[in-house]
Amino acid sequence: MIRLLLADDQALVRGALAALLDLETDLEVVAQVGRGDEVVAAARDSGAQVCLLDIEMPGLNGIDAAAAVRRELPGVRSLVVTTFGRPGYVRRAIEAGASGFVVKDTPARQLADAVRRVHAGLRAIDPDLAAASLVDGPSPLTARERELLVHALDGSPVAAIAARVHLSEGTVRNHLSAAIGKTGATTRSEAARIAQDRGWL
Amino acid sequence: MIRLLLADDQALVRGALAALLDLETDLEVVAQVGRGDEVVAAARDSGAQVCLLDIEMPGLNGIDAAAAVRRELPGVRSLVVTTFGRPGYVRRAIEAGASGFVVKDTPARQLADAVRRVHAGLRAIDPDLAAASLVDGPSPLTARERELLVHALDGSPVAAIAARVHLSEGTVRNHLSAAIGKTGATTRSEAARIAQDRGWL
DNA sequence: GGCCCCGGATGACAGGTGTCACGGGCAGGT
DNA sequence: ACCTGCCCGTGACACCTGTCATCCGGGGCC
Repeated sequence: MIRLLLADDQALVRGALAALLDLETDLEVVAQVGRGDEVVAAARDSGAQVCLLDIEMPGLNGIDAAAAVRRELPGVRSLVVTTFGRPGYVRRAIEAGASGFVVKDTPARQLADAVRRVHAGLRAIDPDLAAASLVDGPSPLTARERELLVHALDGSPVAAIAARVHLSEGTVRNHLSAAIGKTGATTRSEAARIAQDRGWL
Repeated sequence: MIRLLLADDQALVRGALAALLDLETDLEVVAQVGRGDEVVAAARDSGAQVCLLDIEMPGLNGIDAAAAVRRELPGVRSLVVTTFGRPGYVRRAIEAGASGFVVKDTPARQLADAVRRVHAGLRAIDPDLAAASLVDGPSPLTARERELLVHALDGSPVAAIAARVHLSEGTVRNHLSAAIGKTGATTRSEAARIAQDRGWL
């Protein structure tokens, strides 16, 4: 019997996944949480062997949660399940110590198999995404550029971004100009969108 | 036995919801589709009585799909299930003829009850969202403003938007300026974000 | 030490953006 | 016939934005 922890911020999806996985005779959902920062404690208390982690979660995202599980509970394996198949996400998830990466539009029957593979010490990574993350290469962005792009995601004016990060307006424009160049964009909004699509943020 | 159709573009979520609802002894999932434009045909072929429709779907969104079901299959009721609890979505879903509106972070056990209520001819609408959609009021945007905001969502320059919709650059700026005023924003990006949050797009 | 990259900042310039005033045209009401 | 609202367009103006050159300081690294 494989003991599972589910982490997803949408209660309906979490409950539905639990129902789906409990149908398998060799799987058992022993814990459910809706926040990333509750994963480690719940996994320890429930004695979970595999954690299914959504990326988009309040408190702590799924990738950082996988890293925390790796650090705090070395015997427990993580399987990241996410809506967005962004190449950079795969890279970061694997670097964080996750054993698997599955997008939410894979067929439902394959999820249980992915769980079994991860529990057996194998990897379960979407092959298309693995390939895409290789051709893209790692993020070329510096820490500052990354930070400023996050703030530029919603289309804020440069002045607002500068105020939020306590930087000169000109400095913000310089960093964003660099990011625009590296992403091949022509606007900071476009650069932010591209970086987000690749999982660089 | 209530016959259900599930429409959600994420196969994993779709399959998981099917597993969840099939656990109920009085419910039966008789059809699953991943696109909005397949809903009517699948509902007709399967003899579904209630359709669970996600809003974000390729082909046709869940609200328009509800309208199509209303028009083509008057006896079939629709229940809109979505990730984003945007007030305008509720209004539009009800106007499109949906009988219910549920967000994806409601507890899993309440979903089956919502389905039963809808099947019985009652409404199942998230009370908080219903209240929010009343205080917000209907969208003040004209059709053009709405269209241009959609194109402004990704932060495209005015020139690109103008080219896409075959309008003068000045006209686009005028319409967007009006939209900025109506949303209380200061940038077209911000206006687009606000309008989207309220479900006006 | 010298080199390179990064962070931070300034100044200048071309081009993009938001606002306003104003014009015309077309439908729907009264 | 008149008014109102929406659509489309132009022109002008102040401001914002992206780019470039240039400077300084701090780490790594050979």
